[in-house]
Amino acid sequence: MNYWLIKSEPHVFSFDDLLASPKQTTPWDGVRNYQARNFMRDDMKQGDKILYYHSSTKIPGVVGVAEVASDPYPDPLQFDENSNYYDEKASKDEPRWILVDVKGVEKLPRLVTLDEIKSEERLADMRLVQRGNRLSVMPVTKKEFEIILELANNNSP
DNA sequence: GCCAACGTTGGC
DNA sequence: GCCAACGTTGGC
Repeated sequence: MNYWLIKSEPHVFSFDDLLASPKQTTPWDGVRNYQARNFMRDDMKQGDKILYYHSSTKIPGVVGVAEVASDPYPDPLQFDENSNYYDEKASKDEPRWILVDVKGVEKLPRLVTLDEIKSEERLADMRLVQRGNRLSVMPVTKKEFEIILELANNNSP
């Protein structure tokens, strides 16, 4: 099993929004970065665990656990001329953007903040805290995943 | 709202 | 195929 972290801006689509979705599941559409796409297309498997991260908000951090809930398939928005994510160079025969469905599993007992992650020595190698990182879909190690859950179950730092 | 970092685009 | 210009991300 692989482990991942995905970012979402909570004012656009929060973890609570995910939990409120039908079957707590939504297509992870709108990703328009090749590296992020490749992770979804090539490496994600149903049942993989995901850390759900809120970005561009007052206190960024990991709020919940989700999981991969489908095989990879083409992002329908790339074919929708009215969407911001329309891509005129994509076709049904040769789709350019691939996604998976994401299902909300559980909200963490508390937010594990970016500050906290940065100050946790055992998480120093996380991609999230590497300089200049901007990926919205990235792998994490099993160990990193478990440390985040451990922090979430501890009292506030 | 600023701006550093980095990806993408397009002229050559 | 280089690289300057431009756009986007996302913390602060």
